[in-house]
Amino acid sequence: MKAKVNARLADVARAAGVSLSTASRALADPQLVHERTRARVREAAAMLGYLPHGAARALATRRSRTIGAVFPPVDNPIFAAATQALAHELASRNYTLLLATHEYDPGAELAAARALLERGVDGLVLVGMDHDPELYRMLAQSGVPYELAWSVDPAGYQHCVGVAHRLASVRLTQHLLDLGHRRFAAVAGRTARNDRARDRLAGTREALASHGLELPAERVVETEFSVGHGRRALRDLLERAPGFTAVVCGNDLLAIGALHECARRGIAVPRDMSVAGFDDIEMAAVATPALTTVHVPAADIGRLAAERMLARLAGEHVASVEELRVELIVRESTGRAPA
Amino acid sequence: MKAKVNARLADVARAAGVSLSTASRALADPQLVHERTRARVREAAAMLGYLPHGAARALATRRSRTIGAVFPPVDNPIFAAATQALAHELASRNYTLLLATHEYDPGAELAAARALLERGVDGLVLVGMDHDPELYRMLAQSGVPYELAWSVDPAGYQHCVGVAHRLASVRLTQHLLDLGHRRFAAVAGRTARNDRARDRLAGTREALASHGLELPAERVVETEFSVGHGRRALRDLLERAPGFTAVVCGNDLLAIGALHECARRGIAVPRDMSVAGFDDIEMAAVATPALTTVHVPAADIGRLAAERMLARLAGEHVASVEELRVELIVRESTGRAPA
DNA sequence: TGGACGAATGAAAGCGCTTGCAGCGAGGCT
DNA sequence: AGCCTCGCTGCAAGCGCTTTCATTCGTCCA
Repeated sequence: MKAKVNARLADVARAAGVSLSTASRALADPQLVHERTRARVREAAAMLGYLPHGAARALATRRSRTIGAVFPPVDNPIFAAATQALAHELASRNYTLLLATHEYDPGAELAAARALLERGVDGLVLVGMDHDPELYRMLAQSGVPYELAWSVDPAGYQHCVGVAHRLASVRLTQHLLDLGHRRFAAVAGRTARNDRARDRLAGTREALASHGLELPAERVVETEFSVGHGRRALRDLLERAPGFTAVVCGNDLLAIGALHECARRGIAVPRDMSVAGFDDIEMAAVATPALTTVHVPAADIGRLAAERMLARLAGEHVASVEELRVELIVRESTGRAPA
Repeated sequence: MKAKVNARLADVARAAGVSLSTASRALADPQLVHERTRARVREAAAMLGYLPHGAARALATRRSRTIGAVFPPVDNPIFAAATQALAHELASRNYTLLLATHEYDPGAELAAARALLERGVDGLVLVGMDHDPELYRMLAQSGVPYELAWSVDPAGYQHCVGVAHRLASVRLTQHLLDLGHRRFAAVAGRTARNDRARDRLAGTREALASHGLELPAERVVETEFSVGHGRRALRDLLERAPGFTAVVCGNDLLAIGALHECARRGIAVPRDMSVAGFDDIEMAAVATPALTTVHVPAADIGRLAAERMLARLAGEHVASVEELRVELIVRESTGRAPA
């Protein structure tokens, strides 16, 4: 099957017996041409199976109708949900999503962002605030608008749509304190290049501090966000520094892993141990026991990132920071501290 | 902050004191220019923070280094895993993923595919074999190579990378038959425009038929792929036509929902009821009880779709159909039929 | 009836890059 | 010494579209 070259606009114009410019206008800005002509052009286009050539259009208009997103691995359910919402919202406005992912590796993130910028995205969605300074430089120079999702900039300087992780974490930890827990452990995500993970851990520390408690180093592990890592982390904690009654996890995946490890060891949750997650992924509600967590509206974040971006591209004014409400979801995995 | 216009290749050329063509070659095909010149061009490009203009390049080369994927909602973990693998693999070869999703709606899929084609993707990845004939027409006319992921074309006509859903489903159902089950129910996905869902259900029917059994209409429900729908489906089945001892679910999300509904009703799994899923998502292993399912290597499918596509673009020969092994994973949610 | 105006169309100049072709020395060969 | 070859570079023609500006023609009003 030979790849026959696609019809160009010039072919459509010829078939319709009009000039190139008229054909272009007939398709792009219909009220500029006479209805009769417009119909002829439409017909010719349909007959030839004409598909506009996006690169040529982008070159001429300096718009690609394409938005880029540089995300952490989208097999994490929260990023999957956000990606889905983002793509869906963009598609409904006739924009398309250019997706790049990175494994929390700043070098890879920079490279991915550069690749998207080179592809001519009209806007860029990034996750969180921690980025390579070179990335910020590149963004500034390119002049491409960007949204930082998930976090909120306390300084209000960056365009963000996200939640207050630290505060939410304070509230969650407070819930455990209220239940009488005093000896805590934490299974955190990697905090190095991740402001969300850092803020969540900081929130826990802050809540504890306000009760004169602290999180000893041997009761904290930082690890990758996955069920398997959560399980392993809890095992390590239990071997290294047992005696805690509550585990605060960096997200629900880690918490579900922790739950599973408890089950394997016959530790009854929440009787012997309370476990808390973060994010409220779909599986949190059906875990056994159902997971106490903080609801983060991941899909809303994705949708709003798209909406805000498109509004900005349309020249509308958009508040630089949009903070979404989070909610403490108390289920069955947390309970009174054992006596 | 005024969006200063980015440096063009002409600016780089001027700064380096060479012609446009030399600058172009220095960056694209370094061995064509003298080392000294190349260094000057590189330096000038770096100094100006030059970012190539993808649309212009695409226009000139008829290549966008962009692959499109039209996926069902990527908040389904298997599509998330595949998307992740796909994006990752593409990025490693300096390609980028243009992602569009649709809610199992053929019209939306067609529109999404058209949008990607207009954006000039070099290749397209679709899911399954059931597509609007108009889509196939468009693909043929555009000459853009495409891969159908998840399914395998028995006719070997289409380029596919996937698994044999029907056979896997036969095997899974056989496992339940071996455990002595004779009264079955099925919570299937929507089969209308979904050959995978259809094949899975057909496989169950086939296995039953080989034992002279069948799946009465009132013991089958078709629904959306989600935990909530799985729960509701099982409830409906239980109310409409109780008495079955095994439920075969269209995927793990549905199965986990079914599991949850059983737990709520105090139906002991697997003592009173066996539940089987499909896909082997991460959560299947940590569900309570752990889910018996069929392992589908979703990430491999994504990765291979990318590899195959890039190989084809490079002119290499690629077997038209690549069938991946599936594996029956027996865990705790299936057991001997109650007496 | 003439002039002004507006609607509809066309001609042509880019958008920023790649690439075929040609030019130009320098060096090797006969 | 003359010719050819070869490595390097530059010129210029597109790639397929949008958009400005000019042109034409019909209409309306004075």
